[in-house]
Amino acid sequence: MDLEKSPPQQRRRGEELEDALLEAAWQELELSGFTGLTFDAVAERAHTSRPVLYRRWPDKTALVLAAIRWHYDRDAVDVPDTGSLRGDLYELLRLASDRRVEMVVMLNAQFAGLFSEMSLGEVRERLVGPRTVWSSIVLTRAQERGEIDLRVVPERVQSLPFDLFRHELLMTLTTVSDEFIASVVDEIFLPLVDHYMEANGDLAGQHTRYVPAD
Amino acid sequence: MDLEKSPPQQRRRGEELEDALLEAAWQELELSGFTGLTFDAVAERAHTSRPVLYRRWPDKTALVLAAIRWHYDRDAVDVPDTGSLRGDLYELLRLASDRRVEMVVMLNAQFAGLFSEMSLGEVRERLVGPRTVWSSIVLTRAQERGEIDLRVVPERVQSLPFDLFRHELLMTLTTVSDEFIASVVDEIFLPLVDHYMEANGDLAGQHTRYVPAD
DNA sequence: TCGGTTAGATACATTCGTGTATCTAAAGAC
DNA sequence: GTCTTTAGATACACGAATGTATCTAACCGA
Repeated sequence: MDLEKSPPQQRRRGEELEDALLEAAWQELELSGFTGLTFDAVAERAHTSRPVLYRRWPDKTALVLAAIRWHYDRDAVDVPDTGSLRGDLYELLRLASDRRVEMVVMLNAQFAGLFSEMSLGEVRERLVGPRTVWSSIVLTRAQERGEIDLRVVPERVQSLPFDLFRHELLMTLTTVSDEFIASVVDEIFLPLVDHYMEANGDLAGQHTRYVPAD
Repeated sequence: MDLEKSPPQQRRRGEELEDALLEAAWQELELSGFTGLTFDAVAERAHTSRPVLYRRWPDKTALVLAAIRWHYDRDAVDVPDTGSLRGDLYELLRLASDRRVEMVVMLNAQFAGLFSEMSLGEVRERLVGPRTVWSSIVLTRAQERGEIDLRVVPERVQSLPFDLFRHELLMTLTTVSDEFIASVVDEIFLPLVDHYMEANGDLAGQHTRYVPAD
């Protein structure tokens, strides 16, 4: 046999090709990080050659930026709606744990110096943006149910679950455990919410019932 | 003038030389990060040549590891003792903000793939170790003063100030503001401490007096 | 003062990624 | 069916960094 692999003999064009290129670039990002990514590797993964890439993106940062934006654009999550703030947060954080690669890629790019090309604002936007949106949906629903009053709970407290989640992810670079999620929600976040609700004379202690009795 | 710079005509040896090399390596780490660091640049910064470096460290990761360990070994901080938990935390976090470069270097190295050479455990040790020690000194003192009972305050709460600090640093890569420190200590940490102290019937609300009246 | 060690300078081969140029043949428009 | 576009293959020049080899002279101990 000297026909090791039959040539596909089919050429992709337009959007189909471009999607394949960007998907390959994203996968390389996951695998090798920003610094490790090369045009060579991306081309090979996409079963094409470097010139095809260079015709579209002049250099690595342009390619990576395009790949990131492309990936985030098809990032649609339906935010869980379990009927309680606590349940929603549990689900949301588990969901974020499954999607942790995205965040690792962004953090990696951030450190590799992408932020010198991309505006620091945009990096931050991609980094915290989606999670902040998810979080605010959940919090708004909870407010409608009367579980929380966003006017009395400080912003830093509101963003706390995902801030701690992001930190944990950075420290371990692997799946975030259920134990961690439980601790953040029940030992830290909900007690604080109650603290601020009580201080305002509202619905005192409605969450603290979830704190493990020890 | 063709004597642009007079040759030092003095050769360093032993520890003096080695310190200069590692100091140069650390500075390059701060400046260019793990990926950007080159033997060339380190040699030039140390006013010597590459072979001098190669005689000691076979490759970049070895050099960087040595530089990190060397730097951390001379990392001595006297932990503030202001007489109150709140005061100590404020000082400690400001102090950590001044020393933020160290942490950025470690985070950078972590992402650049140093963790494949260094054990993940050691990375984490260097990353969170020193701050955890500082923090526990402050907490222990506070316990001796009766301000906190470390048996009733969950560990995740105890480590919260520096966890949030680390996260903030990662997100901004610049100085951590006093506003942030105040928010973490007064809006998040101390209320939680009070919450757990109250639940235990101890010294109720002794910290909450610090929460801004709004 | 002599002699072994090694700092520091210089040169070199090598490797790896970049970015461009050139050619062919497949895809799609008319 | 013809024509224009461009995917995909291949080759090349270039630069940057690596790691080694070689030489000299400064250093330090005996």
